[in-house]
Amino acid sequence: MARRADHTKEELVEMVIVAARDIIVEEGIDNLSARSLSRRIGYTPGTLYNHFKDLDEIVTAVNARTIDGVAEAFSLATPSADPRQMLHNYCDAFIGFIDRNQHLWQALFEFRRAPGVPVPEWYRRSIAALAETIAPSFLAIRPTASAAEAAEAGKLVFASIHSVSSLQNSGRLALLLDRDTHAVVHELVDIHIKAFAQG
Amino acid sequence: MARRADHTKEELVEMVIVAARDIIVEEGIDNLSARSLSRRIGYTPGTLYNHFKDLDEIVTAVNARTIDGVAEAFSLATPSADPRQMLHNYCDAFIGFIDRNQHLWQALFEFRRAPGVPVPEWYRRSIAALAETIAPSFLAIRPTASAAEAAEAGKLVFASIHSVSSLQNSGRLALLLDRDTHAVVHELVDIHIKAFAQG
DNA sequence: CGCGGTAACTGAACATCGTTCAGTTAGGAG
DNA sequence: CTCCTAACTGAACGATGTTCAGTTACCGCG
Repeated sequence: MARRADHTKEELVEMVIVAARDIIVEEGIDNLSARSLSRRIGYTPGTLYNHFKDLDEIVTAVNARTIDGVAEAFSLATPSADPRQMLHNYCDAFIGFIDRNQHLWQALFEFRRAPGVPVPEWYRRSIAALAETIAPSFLAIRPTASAAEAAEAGKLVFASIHSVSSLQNSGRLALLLDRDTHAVVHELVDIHIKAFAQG
Repeated sequence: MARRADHTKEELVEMVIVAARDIIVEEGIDNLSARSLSRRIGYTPGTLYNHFKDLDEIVTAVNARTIDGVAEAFSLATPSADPRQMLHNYCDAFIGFIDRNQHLWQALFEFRRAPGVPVPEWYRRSIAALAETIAPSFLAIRPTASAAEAAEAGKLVFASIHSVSSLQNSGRLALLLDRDTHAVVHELVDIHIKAFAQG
């Protein structure tokens, strides 16, 4: 059978991405395979390669939506007039998202793409945008700082939190710290606030 | 042929670990397989399972030696009477080791062991020992701090540096920061020093 | 010295994996 | 109505980790 009337090309692409996301959410990325994925949407593995270059491309599409989810979580962070409190609220939104979407987060940051394949540019920009969201709070803490300094502080604290979270997610945080992850992350935020306030 | 006179059990186990390490160093952990490993030592894949439970156990043995290497690098850090300078020296020793042993470091911290398999206890202790090496420097910076506070600060800065380094190693640091890794890491150390000095 | 016994090793097999591609079929165009 | 071509299938390829029945060479014992 060919060109099954079941779905258009666009529908099929969407189905693949949704099914891949579902598998990652339910069973983790280790259980995502060309066969499990195609089985779930009622096609055969070969069909996937008709619409995507390879599995990497499919995972990347899922990751794009995960980044959007993080951005949404940031935008839903509890507002506060106190910039220090606001940073902690962003932090809560961030680790809350990671807690709620552990498998997706793992797919986003532990997925090993083939060596030599560069990270897509939109990927970089999306993540940079996240880090920049929190920059204004740093600027409010020390208004004499330059915008660039605040942006760097935002990226650094973002990187720190991300790192601790993925250590936690991969079960390796316990290698270093036996405390509650939330406490550790908020302490990290405090450290960055203290250091930045000092200038 | 059975019980080849070529090597004793101990020799063979050692050969396996050394060969696995060599493959990881030369080609990265992605190119370590039961077949490539056994081929390199002149045996067949089945033999590996006579001496090791699975490949995880072999990689874990390699990782143990990598941790020893980090400890040695720490012990060779340039001494300094100034605790702040000393922390930066530890930092140099650390990132120097990572630079010189990228593939081994990747194997140590990006290796995904099977779900449910706990991290060996000696693994934890070795890494904790590393973090504790730098704790005295923090205590020297603020002598009124408790030993526990200094130990926590040591672990936190260790975790931060490790995280940035492995982001870098996996090619993902560029997602967040476009500066030189060494500069970023030393800035992180400064941030932790500043915050800790303040109390 | 010779004869088991057993530890060590082999090599084929199994179930996976990502990916490719010749072959088939169904839908739209002429 | 017929043909063309896009879409899909399903078998195949070369990998992977792991298992295990079968074979062999050594060691201890008589």
